[in-house]
Amino acid sequence: MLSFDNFLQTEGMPIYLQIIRYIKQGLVAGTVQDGEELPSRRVLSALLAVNPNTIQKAYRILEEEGLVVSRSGAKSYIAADQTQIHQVRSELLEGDMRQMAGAMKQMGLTREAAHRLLDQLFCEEENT
Amino acid sequence: MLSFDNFLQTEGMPIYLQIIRYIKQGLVAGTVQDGEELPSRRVLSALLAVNPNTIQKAYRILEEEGLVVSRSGAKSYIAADQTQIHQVRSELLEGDMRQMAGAMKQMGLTREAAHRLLDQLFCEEENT
Amino acid sequence: MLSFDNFLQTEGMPIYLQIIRYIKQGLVAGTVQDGEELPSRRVLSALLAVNPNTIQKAYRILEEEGLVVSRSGAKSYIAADQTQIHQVRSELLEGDMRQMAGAMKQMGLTREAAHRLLDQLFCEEENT
Amino acid sequence: MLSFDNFLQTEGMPIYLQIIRYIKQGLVAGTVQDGEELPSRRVLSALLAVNPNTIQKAYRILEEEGLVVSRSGAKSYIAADQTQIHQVRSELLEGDMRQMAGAMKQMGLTREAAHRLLDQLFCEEENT
DNA sequence: GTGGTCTAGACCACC
DNA sequence: GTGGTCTAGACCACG
Repeated sequence: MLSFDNFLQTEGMPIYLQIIRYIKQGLVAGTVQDGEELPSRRVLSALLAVNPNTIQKAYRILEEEGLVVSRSGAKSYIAADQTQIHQVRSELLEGDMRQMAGAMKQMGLTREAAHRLLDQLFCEEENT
Repeated sequence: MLSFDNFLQTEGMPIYLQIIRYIKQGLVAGTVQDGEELPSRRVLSALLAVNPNTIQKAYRILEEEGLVVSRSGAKSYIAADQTQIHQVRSELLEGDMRQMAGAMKQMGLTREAAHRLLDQLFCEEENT
Repeated sequence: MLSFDNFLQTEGMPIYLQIIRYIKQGLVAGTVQDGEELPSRRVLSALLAVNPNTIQKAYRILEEEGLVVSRSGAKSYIAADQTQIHQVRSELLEGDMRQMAGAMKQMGLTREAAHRLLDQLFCEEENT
Repeated sequence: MLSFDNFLQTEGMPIYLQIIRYIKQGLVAGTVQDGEELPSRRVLSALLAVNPNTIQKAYRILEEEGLVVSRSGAKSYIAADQTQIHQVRSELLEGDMRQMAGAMKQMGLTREAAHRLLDQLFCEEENT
């Protein structure tokens, strides 16, 4: 089941893109499985304190990308095979890590310092 | 001098925020010093292939944050003391870095895998 | 209701300022009342053949002056009490009117000629 | 001789247009005659506390409109025959009075009130 | 050349 | 539908 517990808005990024991204991250992590039902627009809208239209937009785009199907009524289901998931994984990791590494390098961190920072960030989260 | 060589646009995030972040990273890295002049609106806009107005917006916000001074007709300069730089450093580490680490964890990436990826990206860049 | 029928652009003066002035004139005239809704950005932009953003700017400034209230997703409304209206009236008479009179005098127009011209223009409009 | 004593900036209108306008008003009023020398860019720039480039721009446009000629060195002279002056007069009066009448009408002033206001404005100026 | 502003068009989030 | 924002391009005033 896809929980939106530690969903956190990224500054500046459109909300619907953040939702798409969050769901994709769940796919990659295996937190959400093929065929699983997505939270209804109404529920998710309440959960994230976001307008239903915005949820709808995210779902629609995911559907256009072939990762989600909408069936009878307003229910949406994950429809992603392993190939797609792998592709999404590359896409996300490529983006995130590259950005992170770029930021670290640009801030003048050595590789060692970068590793230390990474460790620190991972541990911090574990204690949360 | 602040070079924008390895500036890469991130999808979704407003360009002016990315520019602000890039300059802040340079400040933290010490790549750009207090009193140094910033590239002019036109030069930087040509370099990044964005509208001069977008650069203007980034510089204006940095000025409002007290990190840059601009005078009409004259150039724009960095004006940030050590206290401000330290504050910016915290802001960046607290914000961006933590967020990326969170995303990676949410994707189920182990710490070891993250380290491997980081190494890979650092080496990749070194060969460029 | 505020009609923009006889709105005519003045060369050189920024459009958004002209719109602001027009609305203020309506306030002074009592053509538009407190609590009344303003035409939406799109409607007015189509009516005046200008960009919606220009309307937006005018409305935003009026809001900053406390004469209009806007809420995202909802309409914009006039919010001006009598004190504010009186103040606007003074502002308009002191500013625009005096300025035009000054320009006419500077052109060497006698008071009589000015009166004749004024009459002429009032009649002209009446026949339209 | 064209004096810039009661030159007053109109809000929002570009400075170079205001200068053009002021000179045209002088032409219409007869304050400045055909063949008369315009103040040098430097002098006028100091007088109006405006950048010489801006004066230059105004003079250049007046020259393009055929109302001014630049001769040997930086000196500029009025070169406007009666036909041209008459045309400028119409242009200015049309604009100003129409705008003033429009504003008055839009503020709901009756013709009588408009005349009273006009009188008042003319008298006020006389006492200044 | 510099920075500042006005207008334009597209997109976002909300009702 | 509504208002809010981001990007774009042209113009203004200044050095």
